[in-house]
Amino acid sequence: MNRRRSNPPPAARQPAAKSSLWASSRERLRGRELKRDAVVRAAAREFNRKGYHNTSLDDIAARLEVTKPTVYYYVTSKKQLLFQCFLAGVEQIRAAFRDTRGLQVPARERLRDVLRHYGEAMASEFGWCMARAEDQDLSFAMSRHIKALKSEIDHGIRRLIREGVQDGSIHPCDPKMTAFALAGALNWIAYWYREDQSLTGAQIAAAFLAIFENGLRPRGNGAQKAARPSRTARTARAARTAGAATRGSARRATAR
Amino acid sequence: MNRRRSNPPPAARQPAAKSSLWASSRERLRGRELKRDAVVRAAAREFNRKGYHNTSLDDIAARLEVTKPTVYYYVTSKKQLLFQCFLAGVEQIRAAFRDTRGLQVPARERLRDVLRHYGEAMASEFGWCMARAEDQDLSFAMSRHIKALKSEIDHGIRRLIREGVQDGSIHPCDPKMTAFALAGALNWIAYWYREDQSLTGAQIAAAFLAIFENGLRPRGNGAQKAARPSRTARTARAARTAGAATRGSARRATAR
DNA sequence: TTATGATCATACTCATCGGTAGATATCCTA
DNA sequence: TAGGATATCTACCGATGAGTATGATCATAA
Repeated sequence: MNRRRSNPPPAARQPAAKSSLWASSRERLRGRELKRDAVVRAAAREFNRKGYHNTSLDDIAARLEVTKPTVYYYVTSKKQLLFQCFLAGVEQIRAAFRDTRGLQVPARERLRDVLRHYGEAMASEFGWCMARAEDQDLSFAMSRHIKALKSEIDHGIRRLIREGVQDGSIHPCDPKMTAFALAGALNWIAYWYREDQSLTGAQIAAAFLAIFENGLRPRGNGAQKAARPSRTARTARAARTAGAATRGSARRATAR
Repeated sequence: MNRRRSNPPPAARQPAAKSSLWASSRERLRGRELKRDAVVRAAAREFNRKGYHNTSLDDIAARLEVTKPTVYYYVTSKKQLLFQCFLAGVEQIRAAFRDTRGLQVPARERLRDVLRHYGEAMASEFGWCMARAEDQDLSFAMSRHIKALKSEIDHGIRRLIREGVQDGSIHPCDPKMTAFALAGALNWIAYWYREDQSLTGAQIAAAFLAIFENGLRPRGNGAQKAARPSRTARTARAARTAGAATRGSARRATAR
Protein backbone atom coordinates (compact mmCIF):
# COMPACT_ATOMS: atom_id res chain seq x y z
CA MET A 1 0.00 0.00 0.00
CA ASN A 2 2.66 2.47 0.96
CA ARG A 3 4.90 1.49 -1.84
CA ARG A 4 4.81 4.87 -3.52
CA ARG A 5 7.88 7.02 -3.14
CA SER A 6 7.33 9.31 -0.17
CA ASN A 7 9.52 12.24 -1.17
CA PRO A 8 10.12 13.65 -4.63
CA PRO A 9 13.14 12.07 -6.32
CA PRO A 10 16.25 14.19 -5.89
CA ALA A 11 17.40 13.59 -9.42
CA ALA A 12 15.51 14.80 -12.47
CA ARG A 13 14.80 18.05 -10.75
CA GLN A 14 16.40 20.30 -13.26
CA PRO A 15 15.35 18.84 -16.60
CA ALA A 16 17.96 16.79 -18.42
CA ALA A 17 20.46 16.86 -15.58
CA LYS A 18 23.66 15.22 -16.70
CA SER A 19 23.90 13.10 -13.57
CA SER A 20 20.64 11.25 -14.14
CA LEU A 21 20.88 7.71 -15.38
CA TRP A 22 18.48 8.62 -18.09
CA ALA A 23 20.45 11.63 -19.20
CA SER A 24 23.89 10.19 -18.70
CA SER A 25 23.15 7.37 -21.03
CA ARG A 26 21.71 9.76 -23.48
CA GLU A 27 24.75 9.66 -25.68
CA ARG A 28 24.28 5.96 -26.19
CA LEU A 29 20.54 6.06 -26.40
CA ARG A 30 20.27 7.58 -29.81
CA GLY A 31 16.80 7.85 -31.12
CA ARG A 32 13.42 6.90 -29.83
CA GLU A 33 13.87 3.20 -30.51
CA LEU A 34 16.59 2.80 -27.94
CA LYS A 35 14.86 4.86 -25.33
CA ARG A 36 11.70 2.98 -25.92
CA ASP A 37 13.54 -0.25 -25.34
CA ALA A 38 14.88 1.15 -22.11
CA VAL A 39 11.35 1.90 -20.99
CA VAL A 40 10.21 -1.59 -21.86
CA ARG A 41 13.11 -3.15 -19.99
CA ALA A 42 12.46 -1.04 -16.94
CA ALA A 43 8.83 -2.06 -17.04
CA ALA A 44 9.78 -5.71 -17.35
CA ARG A 45 11.99 -5.49 -14.30
CA GLU A 46 9.29 -3.80 -12.25
CA PHE A 47 6.62 -6.26 -13.34
CA ASN A 48 9.02 -9.01 -12.43
CA ARG A 49 9.47 -7.62 -8.97
CA LYS A 50 5.98 -6.60 -8.05
CA GLY A 51 3.60 -7.91 -10.65
CA TYR A 52 1.67 -5.99 -13.25
CA HIS A 53 -1.09 -4.62 -11.10
CA ASN A 54 1.14 -3.67 -8.23
CA THR A 55 3.38 -1.66 -10.49
CA SER A 56 2.27 1.86 -11.29
CA LEU A 57 3.53 3.85 -14.21
CA ASP A 58 4.96 6.24 -11.66
CA ASP A 59 7.07 3.39 -10.39
CA ILE A 60 8.42 2.67 -13.84
CA ALA A 61 9.06 6.33 -14.44
CA ALA A 62 10.83 6.68 -11.10
CA ARG A 63 13.03 3.75 -11.96
CA LEU A 64 14.15 5.65 -15.04
CA GLU A 65 14.34 8.87 -13.07
CA VAL A 66 11.78 10.57 -15.24
CA THR A 67 8.10 11.34 -14.79
CA LYS A 68 5.03 9.55 -15.98
CA PRO A 69 4.29 11.71 -19.01
CA THR A 70 7.75 10.91 -20.29
CA VAL A 71 6.93 7.26 -20.23
CA TYR A 72 3.74 8.00 -22.11
CA TYR A 73 5.80 9.83 -24.66
CA TYR A 74 7.29 6.50 -25.67
CA VAL A 75 4.42 4.17 -25.01
CA THR A 76 0.71 4.58 -25.50
CA SER A 77 -0.61 2.64 -22.53
CA LYS A 78 0.28 0.33 -19.72
CA LYS A 79 -1.25 -2.53 -21.63
CA GLN A 80 1.06 -1.92 -24.50
CA LEU A 81 4.01 -1.91 -22.17
CA LEU A 82 3.16 -5.38 -20.99
CA PHE A 83 2.55 -6.46 -24.54
CA GLN A 84 5.96 -5.23 -25.62
CA CYS A 85 7.61 -7.05 -22.74
CA PHE A 86 5.94 -10.21 -23.82
CA LEU A 87 7.05 -9.81 -27.41
CA ALA A 88 10.62 -9.11 -26.43
CA GLY A 89 10.76 -12.31 -24.44
CA VAL A 90 9.00 -14.54 -26.87
CA GLU A 91 11.23 -13.41 -29.68
CA GLN A 92 14.15 -15.14 -27.99
CA ILE A 93 12.31 -18.41 -28.14
CA ARG A 94 11.28 -17.97 -31.73
CA ALA A 95 14.89 -17.29 -32.62
CA ALA A 96 15.84 -20.62 -31.06
CA PHE A 97 13.38 -22.37 -33.33
CA ARG A 98 14.72 -20.61 -36.39
CA ASP A 99 18.27 -21.56 -35.49
CA THR A 100 17.53 -25.24 -35.27
CA ARG A 101 15.31 -25.30 -38.30
CA GLY A 102 17.66 -26.78 -40.87
CA LEU A 103 19.92 -28.82 -38.64
CA GLN A 104 20.57 -32.38 -39.70
CA VAL A 105 20.46 -33.85 -36.21
CA PRO A 106 18.10 -36.23 -34.44
CA ALA A 107 15.01 -34.37 -33.36
CA ARG A 108 15.73 -34.92 -29.71
CA GLU A 109 18.87 -32.85 -30.04
CA ARG A 110 17.03 -30.10 -31.84
CA LEU A 111 14.42 -30.16 -29.11
CA ARG A 112 17.15 -29.93 -26.53
CA ASP A 113 18.57 -26.84 -28.20
CA VAL A 114 15.22 -25.15 -28.37
CA LEU A 115 14.34 -25.95 -24.79
CA ARG A 116 17.65 -24.70 -23.53
CA HIS A 117 17.02 -21.31 -25.06
CA TYR A 118 13.46 -21.52 -23.82
CA GLY A 119 14.69 -21.99 -20.29
CA GLU A 120 17.15 -19.17 -20.58
CA ALA A 121 14.44 -16.86 -21.82
CA MET A 122 12.31 -17.79 -18.83
CA ALA A 123 15.15 -16.92 -16.48
CA SER A 124 15.64 -13.58 -18.24
CA GLU A 125 14.07 -10.32 -17.21
CA PHE A 126 11.18 -10.98 -19.57
CA GLY A 127 10.39 -14.35 -18.06
CA TRP A 128 7.68 -12.98 -15.84
CA CYS A 129 5.90 -11.25 -18.67
CA MET A 130 5.93 -14.34 -20.83
CA ALA A 131 4.84 -16.81 -18.23
CA ARG A 132 2.82 -14.96 -15.65
CA ALA A 133 1.18 -12.09 -17.47
CA GLU A 134 -2.57 -12.53 -17.68
CA ASP A 135 -4.15 -11.94 -21.00
CA GLN A 136 -7.15 -10.36 -19.35
CA ASP A 137 -4.87 -7.41 -18.80
CA LEU A 138 -4.46 -6.86 -22.52
CA SER A 139 -6.68 -5.65 -25.29
CA PHE A 140 -8.44 -8.18 -27.42
CA ALA A 141 -6.06 -7.71 -30.33
CA MET A 142 -3.00 -8.07 -28.13
CA SER A 143 -4.39 -11.11 -26.42
CA ARG A 144 -5.11 -12.73 -29.76
CA HIS A 145 -1.63 -11.92 -31.00
CA ILE A 146 -0.05 -13.43 -27.92
CA LYS A 147 -2.18 -16.52 -28.07
CA ALA A 148 -1.05 -17.02 -31.65
CA LEU A 149 2.60 -16.75 -30.72
CA LYS A 150 2.23 -19.08 -27.79
CA SER A 151 0.41 -21.55 -29.95
CA GLU A 152 3.16 -21.35 -32.55
CA ILE A 153 5.76 -22.22 -29.94
CA ASP A 154 3.62 -24.98 -28.50
CA HIS A 155 3.09 -26.57 -31.85
CA GLY A 156 6.77 -26.20 -32.66
CA ILE A 157 7.61 -28.26 -29.62
CA ARG A 158 4.97 -30.82 -30.45
CA ARG A 159 6.35 -31.12 -33.95
CA LEU A 160 9.85 -31.75 -32.67
CA ILE A 161 8.49 -34.41 -30.35
CA ARG A 162 6.63 -36.10 -33.17
CA GLU A 163 9.71 -36.05 -35.35
CA GLY A 164 11.74 -37.47 -32.52
CA VAL A 165 9.33 -40.32 -32.02
CA GLN A 166 9.51 -41.01 -35.73
CA ASP A 167 13.27 -40.92 -36.05
CA GLY A 168 13.59 -43.01 -32.91
CA SER A 169 15.39 -40.44 -30.82
CA ILE A 170 12.44 -39.91 -28.49
CA HIS A 171 10.54 -42.52 -26.53
CA PRO A 172 7.01 -42.92 -27.92
CA CYS A 173 4.65 -40.55 -26.12
CA ASP A 174 1.72 -38.21 -26.55
CA PRO A 175 3.19 -35.07 -28.17
CA LYS A 176 0.56 -32.73 -26.80
CA MET A 177 0.85 -33.80 -23.19
CA THR A 178 4.60 -34.04 -23.38
CA ALA A 179 4.83 -30.52 -24.75
CA PHE A 180 2.60 -29.30 -21.93
CA ALA A 181 4.79 -30.97 -19.35
CA LEU A 182 8.01 -29.62 -20.82
CA ALA A 183 6.74 -26.10 -21.29
CA GLY A 184 5.18 -26.11 -17.84
CA ALA A 185 8.37 -27.07 -16.09
CA LEU A 186 10.31 -24.42 -17.99
CA ASN A 187 7.69 -21.71 -17.61
CA TRP A 188 7.72 -22.28 -13.92
CA ILE A 189 11.30 -21.05 -13.81
CA ALA A 190 9.86 -17.58 -14.09
CA TYR A 191 8.19 -18.11 -10.73
CA TRP A 192 11.08 -19.16 -8.58
CA TYR A 193 14.14 -17.94 -10.38
CA ARG A 194 14.17 -14.47 -8.91
CA GLU A 195 14.21 -15.93 -5.43
CA ASP A 196 16.86 -18.54 -6.02
CA GLN A 197 19.54 -17.38 -8.40
CA SER A 198 22.14 -19.92 -7.39
CA LEU A 199 22.19 -21.22 -10.95
CA THR A 200 22.17 -19.50 -14.32
CA GLY A 201 19.31 -19.96 -16.72
CA ALA A 202 21.46 -22.18 -18.91
CA GLN A 203 22.38 -24.39 -15.98
CA ILE A 204 18.79 -24.79 -14.94
CA ALA A 205 17.73 -25.64 -18.45
CA ALA A 206 20.52 -28.20 -18.70
CA ALA A 207 19.53 -29.79 -15.41
CA PHE A 208 15.88 -29.96 -16.43
CA LEU A 209 16.73 -31.50 -19.76
CA ALA A 210 18.80 -34.20 -18.09
CA ILE A 211 15.82 -35.01 -15.90
CA PHE A 212 13.38 -35.08 -18.76
CA GLU A 213 15.64 -37.16 -20.95
CA ASN A 214 16.45 -39.76 -18.34
CA GLY A 215 13.08 -40.04 -16.65
CA LEU A 216 12.46 -41.02 -13.07
CA ARG A 217 12.45 -44.74 -13.57
CA PRO A 218 15.93 -46.17 -13.25
CA ARG A 219 17.68 -47.02 -16.47
CA GLY A 220 19.30 -50.30 -15.85
CA ASN A 221 22.26 -50.96 -18.15
CA GLY A 222 20.37 -53.70 -19.83
CA ALA A 223 18.53 -55.10 -16.84
CA GLN A 224 15.80 -53.15 -15.10
CA LYS A 225 16.44 -53.20 -11.40
CA ALA A 226 13.99 -52.24 -8.69
CA ALA A 227 10.62 -50.92 -9.85
CA ARG A 228 8.69 -54.02 -8.92
CA PRO A 229 5.00 -53.44 -9.55
CA SER A 230 4.20 -54.20 -5.93
CA ARG A 231 0.70 -55.52 -5.90
CA THR A 232 0.20 -54.69 -2.26
CA ALA A 233 0.74 -51.04 -2.98
CA ARG A 234 -1.80 -51.01 -5.71
CA THR A 235 -4.56 -52.35 -3.54
CA ALA A 236 -3.64 -50.14 -0.63
CA ARG A 237 -3.90 -47.16 -2.95
CA ALA A 238 -7.25 -48.16 -4.26
CA ALA A 239 -8.58 -48.42 -0.76
CA ARG A 240 -7.46 -44.95 0.14
CA THR A 241 -8.25 -43.13 -3.05
CA ALA A 242 -11.97 -43.26 -2.45
CA GLY A 243 -12.73 -40.45 -0.04
CA ALA A 244 -9.59 -38.38 -0.04
CA ALA A 245 -8.72 -35.07 -1.63
CA THR A 246 -11.91 -33.22 -0.90
CA ARG A 247 -11.89 -33.46 2.80
CA GLY A 248 -10.92 -30.43 4.77
CA SER A 249 -10.97 -26.92 3.48
CA ALA A 250 -8.84 -25.30 6.16
CA ARG A 251 -11.33 -22.81 7.36
CA ARG A 252 -10.71 -20.10 9.81
CA ALA A 253 -7.01 -19.53 9.32
CA THR A 254 -5.29 -17.12 11.60
CA ALA A 255 -3.08 -15.04 9.36
CA ARG A 256 -4.09 -11.47 8.86
CA MET B 1 -13.50 -2.19 -18.30
CA ASN B 2 -17.23 -2.40 -18.80
CA ARG B 3 -17.38 -5.68 -17.01
CA ARG B 4 -19.58 -4.34 -14.26
CA ARG B 5 -23.18 -5.32 -14.38
CA SER B 6 -25.01 -2.60 -16.23
CA ASN B 7 -28.45 -3.01 -14.77
CA PRO B 8 -29.36 -3.95 -11.22
CA PRO B 9 -29.75 -7.69 -10.80
CA PRO B 10 -33.37 -8.73 -11.05
CA ALA B 11 -33.03 -11.14 -8.15
CA ALA B 12 -32.21 -10.08 -4.61
CA ARG B 13 -34.49 -7.07 -4.98
CA GLN B 14 -36.80 -7.92 -2.19
CA PRO B 15 -34.48 -9.12 0.55
CA ALA B 16 -34.24 -12.86 1.01
CA ALA B 17 -36.43 -13.73 -1.92
CA LYS B 18 -36.98 -17.46 -1.95
CA SER B 19 -36.11 -17.74 -5.63
CA SER B 20 -32.51 -16.52 -5.23
CA LEU B 21 -29.83 -19.12 -5.50
CA TRP B 22 -28.46 -17.84 -2.23
CA ALA B 23 -31.77 -18.09 -0.47
CA SER B 24 -32.97 -21.26 -2.11
CA SER B 25 -29.88 -23.12 -1.00
CA ARG B 26 -30.29 -21.71 2.45
CA GLU B 27 -31.70 -24.93 3.82
CA ARG B 28 -28.52 -26.75 2.86
CA LEU B 29 -26.19 -23.96 3.84
CA ARG B 30 -26.55 -24.29 7.54
CA GLY B 31 -24.44 -21.95 9.55
CA ARG B 32 -21.82 -19.42 8.71
CA GLU B 33 -19.17 -21.98 7.92
CA LEU B 34 -20.97 -23.31 4.94
CA LYS B 35 -21.92 -19.91 3.62
CA ARG B 36 -18.38 -18.78 4.10
CA ASP B 37 -17.19 -21.70 2.06
CA ALA B 38 -19.64 -20.79 -0.65
CA VAL B 39 -18.18 -17.29 -0.73
CA VAL B 40 -14.66 -18.66 -0.98
CA ARG B 41 -15.61 -21.00 -3.77
CA ALA B 42 -17.33 -18.26 -5.70
CA ALA B 43 -14.25 -16.10 -5.31
CA ALA B 44 -12.03 -18.93 -6.51
CA ARG B 45 -14.11 -19.36 -9.61
CA GLU B 46 -14.05 -15.66 -10.40
CA PHE B 47 -10.32 -15.39 -9.79
CA ASN B 48 -9.89 -18.35 -12.03
CA ARG B 49 -11.83 -16.69 -14.79
CA LYS B 50 -10.56 -13.15 -14.64
CA GLY B 51 -7.63 -13.02 -12.28
CA TYR B 52 -7.45 -11.48 -8.86
CA HIS B 53 -7.11 -7.84 -9.82
CA ASN B 54 -9.71 -7.96 -12.52
CA THR B 55 -12.27 -9.39 -10.15
CA SER B 56 -14.07 -6.92 -7.95
CA LEU B 57 -15.90 -7.85 -4.82
CA ASP B 58 -19.03 -6.69 -6.54
CA ASP B 59 -18.41 -9.38 -9.11
CA ILE B 60 -18.13 -12.04 -6.46
CA ALA B 61 -21.21 -10.74 -4.73
CA ALA B 62 -23.15 -10.67 -7.97
CA ARG B 63 -22.17 -14.25 -8.63
CA LEU B 64 -23.80 -15.17 -5.35
CA GLU B 65 -26.70 -12.84 -6.04
CA VAL B 66 -26.01 -10.79 -2.96
CA THR B 67 -24.36 -7.42 -2.41
CA LYS B 68 -20.85 -6.50 -1.44
CA PRO B 69 -21.47 -5.88 2.28
CA THR B 70 -22.87 -9.36 2.52
CA VAL B 71 -19.59 -10.75 1.30
CA TYR B 72 -17.82 -8.65 3.88
CA TYR B 73 -20.07 -10.14 6.46
CA TYR B 74 -18.30 -13.44 5.91
CA VAL B 75 -14.84 -12.27 5.02
CA THR B 76 -12.73 -9.43 6.32
CA SER B 77 -10.93 -8.42 3.14
CA LYS B 78 -10.23 -9.33 -0.43
CA LYS B 79 -6.76 -10.43 0.55
CA GLN B 80 -8.20 -12.88 3.00
CA LEU B 81 -10.47 -14.25 0.34
CA LEU B 82 -7.50 -15.05 -1.84
CA PHE B 83 -5.69 -16.48 1.14
CA GLN B 84 -8.58 -18.78 1.97
CA CYS B 85 -8.73 -19.98 -1.62
CA PHE B 86 -5.10 -20.84 -1.45
CA LEU B 87 -5.48 -22.75 1.78
CA ALA B 88 -8.43 -24.70 0.51
CA GLY B 89 -6.41 -25.83 -2.48
CA VAL B 90 -3.19 -26.61 -0.74
CA GLU B 91 -4.96 -28.67 1.85
CA GLN B 92 -5.79 -31.23 -0.82
CA ILE B 93 -2.11 -31.68 -1.52
CA ARG B 94 -1.16 -31.94 2.11
CA ALA B 95 -3.80 -34.61 2.53
CA ALA B 96 -2.14 -36.58 -0.23
CA PHE B 97 1.14 -36.48 1.66
CA ARG B 98 -0.50 -37.61 4.84
CA ASP B 99 -2.14 -40.50 3.07
CA THR B 100 1.07 -41.90 1.69
CA ARG B 101 3.06 -41.31 4.83
CA GLY B 102 3.21 -44.78 6.27
CA LEU B 103 2.93 -46.83 3.10
CA GLN B 104 5.41 -49.67 2.68
CA VAL B 105 5.95 -49.16 -1.02
CA PRO B 106 8.92 -48.02 -3.12
CA ALA B 107 9.24 -44.27 -2.90
CA ARG B 108 8.56 -43.81 -6.59
CA GLU B 109 5.08 -45.20 -6.09
CA ARG B 110 4.45 -42.92 -3.13
CA LEU B 111 5.66 -40.03 -5.20
CA ARG B 112 3.31 -41.06 -7.95
CA ASP B 113 0.39 -41.04 -5.57
CA VAL B 114 1.23 -37.63 -4.24
CA LEU B 115 1.75 -36.13 -7.64
CA ARG B 116 -1.48 -37.51 -8.93
CA HIS B 117 -3.40 -35.73 -6.22
CA TYR B 118 -1.24 -32.70 -6.80
CA GLY B 119 -2.25 -32.61 -10.43
CA GLU B 120 -5.89 -33.06 -9.59
CA ALA B 121 -5.72 -30.19 -7.15
CA MET B 122 -4.21 -28.00 -9.84
CA ALA B 123 -7.04 -28.84 -12.19
CA SER B 124 -9.57 -28.02 -9.48
CA GLU B 125 -11.25 -24.68 -9.00
CA PHE B 126 -8.53 -23.69 -6.56
CA GLY B 127 -5.74 -24.37 -9.01
CA TRP B 128 -5.45 -20.77 -10.07
CA CYS B 129 -5.16 -19.50 -6.55
CA MET B 130 -2.47 -21.98 -5.66
CA ALA B 131 -0.36 -21.56 -8.73
CA ARG B 132 -0.95 -18.10 -10.07
CA ALA B 133 -1.76 -15.95 -7.09
CA GLU B 134 0.96 -13.43 -6.39
CA ASP B 135 2.09 -13.13 -2.84
CA GLN B 136 2.49 -9.39 -3.27
CA ASP B 137 -1.28 -9.30 -3.13
CA LEU B 138 -1.31 -10.67 0.40
CA SER B 139 -0.36 -9.32 3.77
CA PHE B 140 3.04 -10.14 5.13
CA ALA B 141 1.70 -12.72 7.54
CA MET B 142 -0.35 -14.43 4.86
CA SER B 143 2.53 -14.43 2.45
CA ARG B 144 4.79 -15.98 5.05
CA HIS B 145 2.20 -18.59 5.87
CA ILE B 146 1.82 -19.51 2.24
CA LYS B 147 5.53 -19.65 1.64
CA ALA B 148 5.83 -22.05 4.55
CA LEU B 149 3.16 -24.33 3.15
CA LYS B 150 4.65 -24.28 -0.32
CA SER B 151 8.04 -25.02 1.11
CA GLU B 152 6.62 -27.90 3.08
CA ILE B 153 5.21 -29.42 -0.08
CA ASP B 154 8.38 -28.79 -2.01
CA HIS B 155 10.51 -30.46 0.59
CA GLY B 156 8.08 -33.32 0.83
CA ILE B 157 8.58 -34.00 -2.85
CA ARG B 158 12.32 -33.71 -2.53
CA ARG B 159 12.31 -36.15 0.31
CA LEU B 160 10.35 -38.70 -1.69
CA ILE B 161 12.81 -38.29 -4.53
CA ARG B 162 15.76 -38.80 -2.22
CA GLU B 163 14.19 -41.88 -0.76
CA GLY B 164 13.50 -43.17 -4.21
CA VAL B 165 17.08 -42.74 -5.25
CA GLN B 166 18.16 -44.57 -2.14
CA ASP B 167 15.79 -47.49 -2.46
CA GLY B 168 16.62 -47.74 -6.15
CA SER B 169 13.16 -46.96 -7.46
CA ILE B 170 14.20 -43.61 -8.90
CA HIS B 171 17.01 -42.88 -11.29
CA PRO B 172 19.79 -40.91 -9.55
CA CYS B 173 19.16 -37.18 -9.92
CA ASP B 174 19.30 -33.84 -8.17
CA PRO B 175 16.27 -33.83 -5.84
CA LYS B 176 15.88 -30.08 -5.80
CA MET B 177 15.90 -29.59 -9.54
CA THR B 178 13.75 -32.63 -10.10
CA ALA B 179 11.19 -31.37 -7.63
CA PHE B 180 11.15 -28.02 -9.39
CA ALA B 181 10.60 -29.65 -12.73
CA LEU B 182 7.82 -31.89 -11.48
CA ALA B 183 6.01 -29.17 -9.57
CA GLY B 184 6.40 -26.76 -12.46
CA ALA B 185 4.84 -29.08 -14.97
CA LEU B 186 1.95 -29.78 -12.63
CA ASN B 187 1.44 -26.20 -11.54
CA TRP B 188 1.20 -25.20 -15.15
CA ILE B 189 -1.97 -27.22 -15.44
CA ALA B 190 -3.65 -24.32 -13.67
CA TYR B 191 -2.80 -22.15 -16.66
CA TRP B 192 -4.19 -24.12 -19.51
CA TYR B 193 -6.74 -26.42 -17.96
CA ARG B 194 -9.64 -24.03 -18.07
CA GLU B 195 -9.18 -23.60 -21.80
CA ASP B 196 -8.72 -27.23 -22.65
CA GLN B 197 -10.87 -29.48 -20.53
CA SER B 198 -10.76 -32.49 -22.81
CA LEU B 199 -9.20 -34.52 -20.01
CA THR B 200 -9.92 -34.79 -16.32
CA GLY B 201 -7.36 -33.75 -13.78
CA ALA B 202 -6.63 -37.35 -12.94
CA GLN B 203 -6.05 -38.22 -16.58
CA ILE B 204 -3.66 -35.33 -17.03
CA ALA B 205 -1.75 -36.26 -13.93
CA ALA B 206 -1.50 -39.84 -15.10
CA ALA B 207 -0.25 -38.78 -18.53
CA PHE B 208 2.34 -36.49 -16.99
CA LEU B 209 3.56 -39.16 -14.64
CA ALA B 210 4.04 -41.59 -17.50
CA ILE B 211 6.13 -38.98 -19.28
CA PHE B 212 8.21 -38.21 -16.24
CA GLU B 213 8.77 -41.82 -15.39
CA ASN B 214 9.77 -42.92 -18.85
CA GLY B 215 11.79 -39.92 -19.90
CA LEU B 216 12.29 -38.69 -23.43
CA ARG B 217 15.22 -40.89 -24.31
CA PRO B 218 14.09 -44.17 -25.72
CA ARG B 219 14.22 -47.11 -23.36
CA GLY B 220 15.62 -49.97 -25.32
CA ASN B 221 14.67 -53.33 -23.94
CA GLY B 222 18.20 -53.91 -22.85
CA ALA B 223 20.00 -52.27 -25.77
CA GLN B 224 19.92 -48.50 -26.18
CA LYS B 225 18.97 -47.69 -29.70
CA ALA B 226 19.27 -44.31 -31.39
CA ALA B 227 20.58 -41.50 -29.18
CA ARG B 228 23.95 -41.33 -30.87
CA PRO B 229 25.90 -38.37 -29.45
CA SER B 230 26.35 -36.91 -32.93
CA ARG B 231 29.52 -34.90 -32.74
CA THR B 232 28.58 -32.80 -35.78
CA ALA B 233 25.52 -31.50 -33.95
CA ARG B 234 27.53 -30.53 -30.94
CA THR B 235 29.95 -28.38 -32.91
CA ALA B 236 27.21 -26.85 -34.98
CA ARG B 237 25.45 -25.87 -31.80
CA ALA B 238 28.53 -24.35 -30.26
CA ALA B 239 29.02 -22.19 -33.33
CA ARG B 240 25.51 -20.83 -33.19
CA THR B 241 25.16 -20.41 -29.48
CA ALA B 242 27.48 -17.43 -29.36
CA GLY B 243 25.38 -14.50 -30.49
CA ALA B 244 21.86 -15.76 -30.32
CA ALA B 245 19.09 -15.22 -27.82
CA THR B 246 19.55 -11.53 -27.31
CA ARG B 247 19.08 -10.37 -30.84
CA GLY B 248 15.81 -8.81 -31.82
CA SER B 249 13.35 -7.36 -29.39
CA ALA B 250 10.33 -7.12 -31.62
CA ARG B 251 9.83 -3.41 -31.49
CA ARG B 252 6.94 -1.49 -32.87
CA ALA B 253 4.32 -4.15 -32.85
CA THR B 254 0.99 -3.31 -34.37
CA ALA B 255 -1.57 -4.71 -31.96
CA ARG B 256 -3.53 -2.14 -30.01
C1' DT C 1 19.55 35.07 -33.12
C1' DT C 2 15.24 32.99 -33.69
C1' DA C 3 11.86 29.64 -35.24
C1' DT C 4 10.58 24.91 -34.81
C1' DG C 5 10.06 20.39 -33.42
C1' DA C 6 11.36 17.07 -29.95
C1' DT C 7 11.42 16.10 -25.20
C1' DC C 8 9.90 16.29 -20.56
C1' DA C 9 7.61 18.29 -16.10
C1' DT C 10 3.69 20.24 -13.30
C1' DA C 11 -0.63 19.70 -12.15
C1' DC C 12 -4.61 18.09 -13.05
C1' DT C 13 -9.19 14.77 -14.31
C1' DC C 14 -11.81 10.90 -13.64
C1' DA C 15 -13.20 6.14 -13.13
C1' DT C 16 -12.77 2.23 -10.33
C1' DC C 17 -12.98 -0.28 -6.33
C1' DG C 18 -11.98 -1.76 -1.52
C1' DG C 19 -14.11 -0.93 2.48
C1' DT C 20 -17.65 1.17 5.88
C1' DA C 21 -21.76 3.47 8.25
C1' DG C 22 -26.06 2.94 9.29
C1' DA C 23 -30.65 1.36 8.43
C1' DT C 24 -33.61 -2.61 7.85
C1' DA C 25 -35.48 -7.07 7.68
C1' DT C 26 -35.77 -11.81 9.47
C1' DC C 27 -35.62 -15.27 12.87
C1' DC C 28 -35.26 -17.29 17.21
C1' DT C 29 -36.28 -17.19 22.05
C1' DA C 30 -38.23 -15.94 26.40
C1' DT D 1 -45.24 -10.58 21.37
C1' DA D 2 -41.20 -7.96 22.84
C1' DG D 3 -36.42 -7.96 22.15
C1' DG D 4 -32.05 -9.36 20.88
C1' DA D 5 -29.13 -11.66 17.52
C1' DT D 6 -28.43 -12.58 12.80
C1' DA D 7 -28.23 -11.39 8.10
C1' DT D 8 -28.57 -8.28 4.38
C1' DC D 9 -29.25 -3.89 1.92
C1' DT D 10 -28.62 1.21 0.41
C1' DA D 11 -25.65 4.75 0.14
C1' DC D 12 -21.61 6.49 0.82
C1' DC D 13 -16.12 7.58 1.49
C1' DG D 14 -11.38 7.79 0.26
C1' DA D 15 -7.37 6.23 -2.01
C1' DT D 16 -5.22 4.80 -5.88
C1' DG D 17 -3.65 5.18 -10.35
C1' DA D 18 -4.21 5.47 -15.50
C1' DG D 19 -4.10 8.87 -18.60
C1' DT D 20 -3.98 14.06 -20.23
C1' DA D 21 -3.82 19.28 -20.87
C1' DT D 22 -0.64 22.60 -20.97
C1' DG D 23 3.45 24.77 -20.92
C1' DA D 24 8.57 24.97 -20.20
C1' DT D 25 13.14 23.70 -22.03
C1' DC D 26 16.56 22.11 -25.24
C1' DA D 27 18.83 21.09 -29.68
C1' DT D 28 19.19 22.18 -34.26
C1' DA D 29 18.84 24.58 -38.45
C1' DA D 30 17.97 28.78 -41.06
